[in-house]
Amino acid sequence: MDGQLGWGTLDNDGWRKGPWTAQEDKLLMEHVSLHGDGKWNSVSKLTGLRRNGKSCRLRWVNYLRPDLKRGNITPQEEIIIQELHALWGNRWSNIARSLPGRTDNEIKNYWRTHFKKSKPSKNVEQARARHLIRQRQEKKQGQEEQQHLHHQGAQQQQADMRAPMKQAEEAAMADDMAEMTYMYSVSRMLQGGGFGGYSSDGSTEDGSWGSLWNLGDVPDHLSAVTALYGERR
DNA sequence: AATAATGGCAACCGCTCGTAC
DNA sequence: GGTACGAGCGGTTGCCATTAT
Repeated sequence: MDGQLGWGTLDNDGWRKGPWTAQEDKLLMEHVSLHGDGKWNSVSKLTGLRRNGKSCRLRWVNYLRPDLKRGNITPQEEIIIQELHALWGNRWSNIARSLPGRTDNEIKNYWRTHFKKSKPSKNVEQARARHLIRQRQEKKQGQEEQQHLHHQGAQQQQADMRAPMKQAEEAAMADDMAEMTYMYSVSRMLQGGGFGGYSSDGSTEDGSWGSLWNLGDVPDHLSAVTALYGERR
């Protein structure tokens, strides 16, 4: 990477780079316990730590945070990762939010080492295609409803507003999808052995993701997970 | 036993986005 | 409206440990 710099040395601005020492970890943890996380660029001033803000943030988020879950990715988590990746692609931070205690970096590394080499399975491709089709249908439906609701005289105004509204719709839709996917995954876990029928590429043994991606099924699971989902928030 | 290849993970980089001024 | 800055994100790199030859 920084070839000539090597690890554990100072860069041109005097910042330390490379692996963190126990002493540095201690300083950073003390800083966060006193001032909270955020304002990472002030860490060096307040603690004397010769690390830049980005480095401090990364160390905290990926390694020092007390709520981190250490240890191997479980099969359940693996399934969730696969499903959410099929849905969102490389949106690691989004995926990480559905896996409490796991970091985006951890998930990203896991994906790269475990799944990247193999081509996306046909099932994953199908799942993604179904999702995109449905998303497009819903978007179209939403736009039609808006057109119906608005008076003709407001059409010009509406055209002006369309871009930001579209963004808001997409954001809301993404949130909904996140919730549905998370709840569905949890519901399958709660069913116990619900993952047993899944092969390593995340598809079912009979080769279909069928019900998972038939989102019409999702509401059937909602009541089963509502309580747990509520606690999560 | 020595060396090469591979896997896993921590850390850095460049970019984008949001916000304050 | 433009700019600067902080924070966050995804991609990439490098080191170390393990496994294969």
